[in-house]
Amino acid sequence: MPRPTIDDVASLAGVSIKTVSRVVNREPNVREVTRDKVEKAIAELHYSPNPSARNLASHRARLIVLVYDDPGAYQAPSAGYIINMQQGALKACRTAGFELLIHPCNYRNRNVGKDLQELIGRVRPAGIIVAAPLSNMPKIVNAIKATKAPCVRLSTGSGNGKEYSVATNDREVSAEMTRFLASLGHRHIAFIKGNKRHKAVSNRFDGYRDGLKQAGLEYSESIVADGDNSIGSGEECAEKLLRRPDRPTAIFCANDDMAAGVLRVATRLGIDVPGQLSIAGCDDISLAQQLYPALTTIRQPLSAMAATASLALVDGARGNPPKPKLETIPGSIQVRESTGPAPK
Amino acid sequence: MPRPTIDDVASLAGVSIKTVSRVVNREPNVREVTRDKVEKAIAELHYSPNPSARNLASHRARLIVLVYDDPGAYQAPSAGYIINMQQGALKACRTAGFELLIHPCNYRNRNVGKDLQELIGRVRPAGIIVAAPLSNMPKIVNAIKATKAPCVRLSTGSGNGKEYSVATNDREVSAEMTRFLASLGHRHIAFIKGNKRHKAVSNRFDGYRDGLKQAGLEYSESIVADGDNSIGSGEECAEKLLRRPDRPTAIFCANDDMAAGVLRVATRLGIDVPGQLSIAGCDDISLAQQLYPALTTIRQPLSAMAATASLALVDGARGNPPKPKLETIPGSIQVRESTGPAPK
DNA sequence: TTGTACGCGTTATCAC
DNA sequence: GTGATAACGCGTACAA
Repeated sequence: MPRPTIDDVASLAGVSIKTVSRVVNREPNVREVTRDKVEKAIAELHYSPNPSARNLASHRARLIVLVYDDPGAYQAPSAGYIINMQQGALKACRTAGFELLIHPCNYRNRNVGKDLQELIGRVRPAGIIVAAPLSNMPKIVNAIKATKAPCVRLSTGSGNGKEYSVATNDREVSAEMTRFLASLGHRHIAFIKGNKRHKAVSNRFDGYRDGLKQAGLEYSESIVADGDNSIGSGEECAEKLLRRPDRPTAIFCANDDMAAGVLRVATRLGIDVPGQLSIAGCDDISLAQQLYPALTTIRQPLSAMAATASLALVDGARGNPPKPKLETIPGSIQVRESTGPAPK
Repeated sequence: MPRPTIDDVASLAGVSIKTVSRVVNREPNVREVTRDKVEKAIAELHYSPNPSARNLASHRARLIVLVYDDPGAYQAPSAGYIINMQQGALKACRTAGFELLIHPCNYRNRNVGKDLQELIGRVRPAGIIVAAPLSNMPKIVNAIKATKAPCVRLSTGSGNGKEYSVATNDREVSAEMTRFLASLGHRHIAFIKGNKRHKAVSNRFDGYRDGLKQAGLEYSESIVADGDNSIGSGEECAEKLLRRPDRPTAIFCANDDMAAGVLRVATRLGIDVPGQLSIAGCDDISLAQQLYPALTTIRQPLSAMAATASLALVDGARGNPPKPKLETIPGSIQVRESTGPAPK
């Protein structure tokens, strides 16, 4: 038995297909009784519209593309980061009846822009979500904008007032984490910076300085190190920092991977965590809980951010484009085992 | 400027649209010269077929659905596991001009079967890939089979000779790992079993026993523990195992998460790894390399498996369904820091 | 408020 | 080998 079509529904309900279409698409100008009749027919036949036919007729697919940096590549965000975003986007898409297409891509590749445009031209998605750090790269962003397809960028670091984008309050919550460390008695709090192309990550450094000031502590460039978001760079920075005569008693890292690197070095050097050294990260990737001791970190609401972005795109496809603004979803501190009172 | 259509190509090449269609779909019965003309026109116009129109007319989408257990749920496989599969499937899909739809689902949910059928009916994918442990659950598998959509199951544990499926040589490579541990001088090699619903995981236990026999070691039920694939269960089993008077000098776990749990307990108990205890896992999820010491494990070729499954589905959509067989892709041992010579 | 008729860009069935 | 022409299932001016 073939799937029921809109015609089947129409004849069963005794109306025209246009009316069915109106009901299905929640358009106005349908009488209550008519709507009920149609909905009953839909239920009876288990009708659901054919997406291909819809797309063909409307020139737009009920589909959202999630673009992010390829985890197979160098310096890529970790798997948990991606899975979280996917989850959020999927959840929002499902309740809206949209599908999610994932599109990891390597920004080091010459053809990323062209590939992206080709994809967009082919599938005609209702919208595109671009994750950090891709969301801050002109090459990527401009290529997408050229297609005129609706696009929401994640964690761009700062809004420009001209478009809708979604971010978290990195700076504020990083300041909060710094104050938290200070409240534990730490006075030498080091910081490991992350990838500079990732603006949201550099916001965390600003937050660190804010927190220092708020806690009445002095900023010292000598206990700030330059990482690149990878575990390896976390190890390198840790070795440098921990070899100093005035060794910091706490290290705050711009992401969890680097914090994991610091933890590795501490374990190797026989430095007790959190007894002699407190470590804090950012992102709350699943690794954070799997380490021993489990990492104190900042939970970035990636899932909620992706869901919010998806929703905005879905609404846009339905004729309600979001107002230009930077939507901020607050992160929160997760205190676990890697932080404790400062040693005497 | 709107996208070129098949009509544009046809008129530019001076042929009918049916001929263009033949060329695009690589059908026979087209003269060499005609084909060239058409291909030139296609190149000149940068033409690419509209997927929605194709799907509508052919009743099938150029799309593959990847179904796996929801990572948000209890006992779920880790993020790295999923990302790996996605990567493999995506790679194969891209070169074939197909898209990948991801569909995490929670098998504990009452409606998984119905939801799956609804999805399949809606998008009409060219095929479906079902990952373990879902691939071994009748509820899921039967629901998909009822739709008649082509389906390839991953890691079903054993082939039934009636269908095409893809797996790895869990048993053989687990035996190899056991022999490897034995070759390091270990004579008390414990094993932590995994989720029983995951057949491929239980194959590893069989491999363990094979390896023991091959190494001339005796099997003892007393140093085998029952885990459930989670980190927590790894910890529980480890505490039991490590408290025994005849403490094992090596613990081989049916997956990496449980091995991570064992490592946590060892660290907590002050047992040196690998000096006093060797630990080995299975799967080579990214966590394995991030731990300290990094985990010796078995690399499961998930990416290659997913790619192979995708390819089979794509071929099937093109009229070349794969022969019924269990396609086996070999795994390999990754020796890292968590294993070493047995203590005296 | 509701319906008619056409178009969307393919594939597929025939006839030539 | 090649080409009209009818589906495919839905959206949408436009008419009623």
